[in-house]
Amino acid sequence: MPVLSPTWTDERIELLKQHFEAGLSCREIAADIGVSRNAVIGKLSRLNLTRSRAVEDRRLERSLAPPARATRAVPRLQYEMLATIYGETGAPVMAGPIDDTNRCSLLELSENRCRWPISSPGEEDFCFCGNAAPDGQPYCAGHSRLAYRPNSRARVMRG
DNA sequence: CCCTGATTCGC
DNA sequence: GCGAATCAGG
Repeated sequence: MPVLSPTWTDERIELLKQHFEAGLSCREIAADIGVSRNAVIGKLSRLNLTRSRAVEDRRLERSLAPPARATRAVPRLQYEMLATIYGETGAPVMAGPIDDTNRCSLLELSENRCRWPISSPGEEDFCFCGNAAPDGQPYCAGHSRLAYRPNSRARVMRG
């Protein structure tokens, strides 16, 4: 990977459009791509992808949809998870209390097994964590910590 | 004050 | 073209 930041490559623009069409907020898009929020907005404007000036509408939709879940953990984005796992220097930490003795294949996955991927798809050793996943959670306790951020201002989205 | 997206304008 | 600063709305 180059040291310099190539700003807006075709791939980043694709991600931008994809996330935009997916309905993600500019903040989320920016976090996932790894640029500032203004950079995303600026680029969207240059691409004529702005949703006019209907910011209010989107905010209202989210505000009017608070079904239960007082404190909710929001899923981490790929960019953030990778940053958490590999750290700033690129050193693979993964020092969490995660057992690697229950790994299983895709076919062996079940509703109560951790779906955290081990290695990469297509690789010979590609498999899943396979640890016990409480509730209907997709991950075990250790990997949930990586996949979710208990943080966030999910409280009630204020008013 | 926090958030959001949109526009402006110097680079 | 880029994006921080700024603006505007909630």
